[in-house]
Amino acid sequence: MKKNYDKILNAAIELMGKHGYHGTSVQMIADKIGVTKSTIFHYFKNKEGILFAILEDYIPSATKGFIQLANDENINGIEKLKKFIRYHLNRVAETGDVLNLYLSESKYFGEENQEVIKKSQIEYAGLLQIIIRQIQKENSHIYKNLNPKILANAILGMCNWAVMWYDEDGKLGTEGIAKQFCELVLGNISKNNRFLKYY
Amino acid sequence: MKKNYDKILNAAIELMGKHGYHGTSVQMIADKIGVTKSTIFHYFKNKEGILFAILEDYIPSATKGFIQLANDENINGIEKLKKFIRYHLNRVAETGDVLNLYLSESKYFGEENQEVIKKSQIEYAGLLQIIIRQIQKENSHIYKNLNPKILANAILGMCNWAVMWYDEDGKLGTEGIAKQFCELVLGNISKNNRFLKYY
Amino acid sequence: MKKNYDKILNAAIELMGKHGYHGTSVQMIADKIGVTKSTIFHYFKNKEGILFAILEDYIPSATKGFIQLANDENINGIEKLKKFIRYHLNRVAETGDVLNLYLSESKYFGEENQEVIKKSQIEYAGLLQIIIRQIQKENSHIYKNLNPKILANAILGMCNWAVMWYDEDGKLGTEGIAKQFCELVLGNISKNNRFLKYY
Amino acid sequence: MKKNYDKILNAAIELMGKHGYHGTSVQMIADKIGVTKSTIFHYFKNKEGILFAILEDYIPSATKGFIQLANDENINGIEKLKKFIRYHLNRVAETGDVLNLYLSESKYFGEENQEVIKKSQIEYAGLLQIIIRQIQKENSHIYKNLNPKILANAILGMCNWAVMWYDEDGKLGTEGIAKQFCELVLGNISKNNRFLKYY
DNA sequence: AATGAATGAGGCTTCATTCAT
DNA sequence: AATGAATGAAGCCTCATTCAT
Repeated sequence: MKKNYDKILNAAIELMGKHGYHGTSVQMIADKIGVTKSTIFHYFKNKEGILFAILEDYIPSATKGFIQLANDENINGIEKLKKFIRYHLNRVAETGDVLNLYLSESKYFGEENQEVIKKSQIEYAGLLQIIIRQIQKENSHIYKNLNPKILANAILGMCNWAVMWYDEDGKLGTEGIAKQFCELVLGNISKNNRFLKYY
Repeated sequence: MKKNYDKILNAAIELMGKHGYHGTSVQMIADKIGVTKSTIFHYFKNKEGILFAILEDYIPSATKGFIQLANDENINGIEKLKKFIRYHLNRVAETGDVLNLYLSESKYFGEENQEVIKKSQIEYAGLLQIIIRQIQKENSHIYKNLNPKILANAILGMCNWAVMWYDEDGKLGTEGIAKQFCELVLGNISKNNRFLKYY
Repeated sequence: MKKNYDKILNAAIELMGKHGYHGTSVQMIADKIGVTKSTIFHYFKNKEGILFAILEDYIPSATKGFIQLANDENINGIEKLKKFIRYHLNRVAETGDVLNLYLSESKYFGEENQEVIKKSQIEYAGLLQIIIRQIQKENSHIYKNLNPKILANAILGMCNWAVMWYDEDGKLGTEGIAKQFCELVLGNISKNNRFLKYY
Repeated sequence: MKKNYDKILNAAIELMGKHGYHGTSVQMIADKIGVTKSTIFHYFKNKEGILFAILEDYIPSATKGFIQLANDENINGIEKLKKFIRYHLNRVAETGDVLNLYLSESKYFGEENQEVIKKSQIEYAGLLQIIIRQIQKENSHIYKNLNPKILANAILGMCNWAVMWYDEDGKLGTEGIAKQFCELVLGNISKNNRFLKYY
């Protein structure tokens, strides 16, 4: 069931990922899966509806695991941040196309849909802020006097940006990149635990 | 002279900044400055040509000051990085619209123009890599074993991303944000040099 | 039984009355009564079929009472005309929506259906002509030398036109309007017969 | 100049007159005059814009002469009414197509345009009411106790309706029909002037 | 009796672009 | 330098309708 519905979404992800939202016509999607335009409008109210469905599907899958992590009481903040970076970078690598749509094309949405997207972005960033605050609480000298909101945005930007340059075939996998990112934002802290002894 | 030419560019920057490249029709630009579409095509071969002219104008202005900085032999790497972050964030704040176009809409360019954009991006990132290498050389323990290319991308991403959330009316100006960014990626280093003594 | 059939017709009357035939899609009708488009085509061959069914239902109900009136040998022509005007105006007020469809949208019908409508219109006007002729016979000076066909059309137009301006909430009900119409076309005749004495 | 503009309007009048607004596609208009659809949208914002332009052109031409008549102080009311009927019926005969559009298709207009149409209709009917009031003033027994508004609508309806049945090739021209209408609504009054002597 | 899937045809509209002036 | 006319191509979307279930 809903076989065509899914086909449409998949084709749209691929095409819009490659050519952008505006670079992808409904016709192109229809052609790609061998149906008529009409079929697409049978399932979706709009061209915008297609993209929105993609993102609606994508958002919770992005947030789900992360909510758990942010609220897990058995992990310290630093570990959480490291996990977050690894986790997020993996998503960037795996679902870069969708992320790209999520980030750059949702500005063309109508008000209502745009609201949904913005809320989800704020929620996501909020979870990262929680982690950063935890770090600040647990380690009196780390990120001292720094604004969690800005830090969260900084780290998110760093990771999201990978969409622009990450090369699947590059030497470093996401793990490698994640490690480097962690060291960048956590200093040598992450190498050994000597840090924790001092403070 | 070239009065209309400039008017067109300015209108295009504003409109495309607000509505995106595809959300801005040639007609809209014409209306904004009170000429006809035809006039626009008198000055530009293409709609693409308008955007390209904007970016062509923007790119060197971005790189210019930075080349000097990267090659200035009288400043140490850490200071250079700090300056770069301040400098770049300022640009983001001031010319966010154009930056946005530069980053997200150039994918619709034809091959030739796209090449130009990509080259400029690589050049820009390259300059940042030079700085990072200088830091590594000057401070044996900072960014040790870290890949300059990845670090450069990380820092660029961090800054560019501000386009998405920077609020002109927010409490922190770009200076404030820059400081926080610096502390994030340079640790306590930036406050004083005690950091180096401990580790 | 035929529950849905009737629901469809009623919904169609209301919607088409409000938005016109072309302004009403099959989907709208389906939505209004909570079924699918398919259900509608289960009951009707065509969209045109829906409208035609409405009119087919409406026409005889309009003519029925009137045939009797026209042929009633116990009433004089003037009284008949007065009754007709009252009767017809009432219909206009009560079933204005359908009348509107009947009058203005049947032009979109296929030939066959259009024929049916036209015939009914001619029949209806014919009945009114009979009444007018009776008046002429009974009162040598009224409508003297006037063409019954044209008079019938004039009176019909006067009444049908009310569809365009009749206001349910207006002060004058249909009775009041009918009286005024009668005086207009029957002069003082209708009040008493003094008229005939003078001229 | 504006040659195509006029061609479009003329073609639209003819086509919409025959097939109705909805039965006439922009393509049909374009084909009829041998231009492309684009050309039509070069001159008109909308399909609605075409019809509106037609009516906008038609309305004043309808009201113009009539305003003069209504306010002419040298003609008595009865003569004015007779002139109006003749004048209006002529218009119906000559510009039936446009009148039809004016009357039945303007309901599909957007709010703004609809407003314009309604106002013009009210203005037109208002002029007729003025005449009727003049008649009432000048002849104490004619149309006594009758509501000018309703009378005006009645007469207008009678005339407008002719659009539905008037046959260019019929025996009676508009003059003939007008005469009959006048006798219908003015009784024998119009035949000779004895009437005026008595009252 | 009722539905969901799928479609074909066509409709309106936008838009960048060309060309003669 | 600037414009108005005209267009071709394409885009999104609507809609009535068919068919298998």
